[in-house]
Amino acid sequence: MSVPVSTRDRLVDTARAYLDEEGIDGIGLREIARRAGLSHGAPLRHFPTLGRLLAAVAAEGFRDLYASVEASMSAVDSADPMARLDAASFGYVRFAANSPGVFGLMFRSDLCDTGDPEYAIEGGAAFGQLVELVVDAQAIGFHPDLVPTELAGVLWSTMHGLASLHLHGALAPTTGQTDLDTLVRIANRLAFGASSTISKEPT
Amino acid sequence: MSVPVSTRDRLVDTARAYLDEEGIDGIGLREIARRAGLSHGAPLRHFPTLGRLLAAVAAEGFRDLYASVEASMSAVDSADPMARLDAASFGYVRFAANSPGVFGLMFRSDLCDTGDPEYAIEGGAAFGQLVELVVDAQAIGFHPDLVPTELAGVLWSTMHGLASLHLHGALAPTTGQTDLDTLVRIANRLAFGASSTISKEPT
DNA sequence: ATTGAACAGTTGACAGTGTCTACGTATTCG
DNA sequence: CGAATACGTAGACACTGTCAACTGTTCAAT
Repeated sequence: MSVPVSTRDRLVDTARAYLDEEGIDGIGLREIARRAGLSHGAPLRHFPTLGRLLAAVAAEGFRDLYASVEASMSAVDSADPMARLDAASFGYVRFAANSPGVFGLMFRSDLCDTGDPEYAIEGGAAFGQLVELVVDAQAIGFHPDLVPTELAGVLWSTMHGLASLHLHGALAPTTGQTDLDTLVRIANRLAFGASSTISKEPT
Repeated sequence: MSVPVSTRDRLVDTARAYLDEEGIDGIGLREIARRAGLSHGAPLRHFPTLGRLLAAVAAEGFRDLYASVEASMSAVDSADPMARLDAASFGYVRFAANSPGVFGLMFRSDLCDTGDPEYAIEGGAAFGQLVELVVDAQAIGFHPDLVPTELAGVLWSTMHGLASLHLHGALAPTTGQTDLDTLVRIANRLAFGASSTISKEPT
């Protein structure tokens, strides 16, 4: 937000920009330093290791994911839990589709240092957002007998699998030219018979 | 299967053994060569690149995945498509849980050279196995209006997401001590109201 | 005002990587 | 029998993450 960001923040932004432009493949400490106009050892003055730098990027990714889901839900009736759950699904996969680099990074425990507290906190917050939605849905009769976190885990898995396989390219060739939104609609119809009013293009 | 395997096969086996023992993290050309008792350049006589070697390992992984699903299905009534679909789900996630290294590798396009024909063929075969199951299910009234490959893609995504997030460790802390089978049961109940006779430990 | 410690950045080294090339050997085939 | 081809080795190259030493700057305390 602010203009004269610290070097630390600029490193995170640079890494994120790299992910958006080039994908996750060639990312590295020296490459980030190069793009930030610093010497190859400079990042280590702000992060003890590459893994921690990437964990910071991933944590920011979780915040953006949270925001993407929130934005998607703001388009539907806030008093309708099922509509919100449906909208949240689109927010999730759209974040993944729009930011494949960071999304891919967020679940790469070999790259991110998952011991980073910020990483754990932001990841937990994103999941917490979903659990709240699930609790609201259960309150109006959606599988009220299930453990909320377990039900949330299953719904999360579906969207996560859809996003992951789509980015992997596994879905496109096998299911033809099917776009991701269609698959999300099908998934939600299976899970809770959603009619999916969402089909236009926010966030 | 045969005893005096070729060096090429031994390299694949060595790589696979490494994945099973050490996970995906430290794998590399030189490490594989070391474990196989060869010089660091030897693998390149059989594979043009590390990516191709790993693609061969992944292709074998797809064959094993196929077999795991087949084995799981052999325990239920072969004339009941929904029971077979239910069983197939367990075969999928159990393969992932039992072989986290290869499973992780199979969907890492930055490591596997996805241009390898064998990789594409075996991956396609595994998906084809699922599509057949879906077609059978649709024939007895399970969402017969949907495109088979799309429905299959969604069902696949759910199990893939479950397996991926479980291996990532994202499911364990958030959903407490819930084991993977429980989540699969919940997922299948959402998708097709399965009663899941499967709960014991095959494959 | 001066000292001294903390900070931030550079630079060079180290061990490790994937890949390439040149070299040797051995087997096989014309 | 000679030659070609396959296989394995060894060295080099460019690259990586990380560490240690060095330089300059800032800033608080004496």
